[in-house]
Amino acid sequence: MKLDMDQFLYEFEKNCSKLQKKSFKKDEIITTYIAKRHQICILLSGSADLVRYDSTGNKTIVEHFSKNELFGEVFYIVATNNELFVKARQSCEVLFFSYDNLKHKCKQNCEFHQILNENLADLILDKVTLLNTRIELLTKRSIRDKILGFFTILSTRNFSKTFSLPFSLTDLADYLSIDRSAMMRELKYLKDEGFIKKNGNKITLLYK
Amino acid sequence: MKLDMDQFLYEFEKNCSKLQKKSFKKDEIITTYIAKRHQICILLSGSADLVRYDSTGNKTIVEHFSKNELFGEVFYIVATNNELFVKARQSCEVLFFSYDNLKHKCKQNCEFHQILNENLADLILDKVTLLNTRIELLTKRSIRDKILGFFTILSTRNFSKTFSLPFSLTDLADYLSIDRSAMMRELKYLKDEGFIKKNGNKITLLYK
DNA sequence: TTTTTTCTGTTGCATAAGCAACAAAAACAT
DNA sequence: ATGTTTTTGTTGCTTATGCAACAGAAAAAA
Repeated sequence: MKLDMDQFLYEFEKNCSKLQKKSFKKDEIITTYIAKRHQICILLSGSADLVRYDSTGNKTIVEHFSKNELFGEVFYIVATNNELFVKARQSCEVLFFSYDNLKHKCKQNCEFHQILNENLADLILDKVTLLNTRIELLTKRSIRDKILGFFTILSTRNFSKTFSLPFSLTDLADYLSIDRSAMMRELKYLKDEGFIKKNGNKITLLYK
Repeated sequence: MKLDMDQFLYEFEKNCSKLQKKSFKKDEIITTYIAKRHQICILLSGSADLVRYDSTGNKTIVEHFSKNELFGEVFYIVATNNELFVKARQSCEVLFFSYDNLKHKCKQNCEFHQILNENLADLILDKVTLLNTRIELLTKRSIRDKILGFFTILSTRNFSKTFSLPFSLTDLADYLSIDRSAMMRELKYLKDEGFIKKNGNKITLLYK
């Protein structure tokens, strides 16, 4: 059975005390990735960013999360001494639980743990797909290839040569890990050379 | 219970007919990522590469796999029209099964499916960690930061300022998605400026 | 409304990093 | 042992891309 998150949550709220649901306002810290042993979070509504401060104090937005995405320390056991935390972009609702707990202790007790457990692999798989997609784009060697790779994916998903960007150009540059102004310049070249058309956040692919 | 892969396989080989185990010689194609609906593979021994040929015919090694790593079409539902396949680097043993099958059909039937199913989330989580690590490195903006980031991770894992590289410098450049000669140049600078020491594939960090 | 903040768009300049090409060393195969 | 392939190491040249700095548009807040 495929997990219907909304349905699940409705049932969960009435019955289960082990999982925690919390609300956050814009800019509040949802969780840090230090010493929260095997915590998993599901973003139920709103959006949030995974933010890193490295040893020199530079801030990076590592990931953006939106509805039904997973995050938490389990996913990010990277051996660096950076500060990592998740911060709300807008008002958020978040479901917290312990992965270890879910897997080993509460199995027999709670029906909702059961359902979640059964569907956890699916949820994580979605995440793997997102990560693989990003790696596919990041490994492209030029800004042009990164942009076109991203546009191709959006176009295919939309069954259309025309689509709108899911986030701002500033965020896109960040997602592709390139300089924003360099990206804007490349976008201009792509327009001038007739590869794409763009007005507002609507893009149309003109090739192939 | 944590999955002991070797123990599991020993039992599996005697008892279960649903999962398939196959052997491959160097350079043989293990699987393609087209129309193998929801296939998962576990590499039991040897090593293999995920190879991509894009529309212009360029070859890229997308991922390297080694013992106990997962791969397969489930993980890589990216909307591009590239050819993707996994090729043995050396002699390999690979376990094949269908994710859908595992989750929905064989649950009650086979004890070994059970065990595998219970531990699948863990195995996938390991993969998520690997992917996150790679993204962390790929998003760094300079070759220097990528190299030092990678070295820091190895150093931390090894509990030592000295460690050996897990693969060749050629492969490292590929993993970090940078030009090999540019990487060699940067390594030289790092040596000259006293950040690292290097002989053979042994690296020592000299800072902090 | 007005003010403030964020996002978009553009450009000049400097340089990091890609590319090409080669030779020596090491690893592998015959 | 000898040839073959892969890896390492290096360097000159070129350019793609990062950086800084700015102004106008759009969005958010007051």
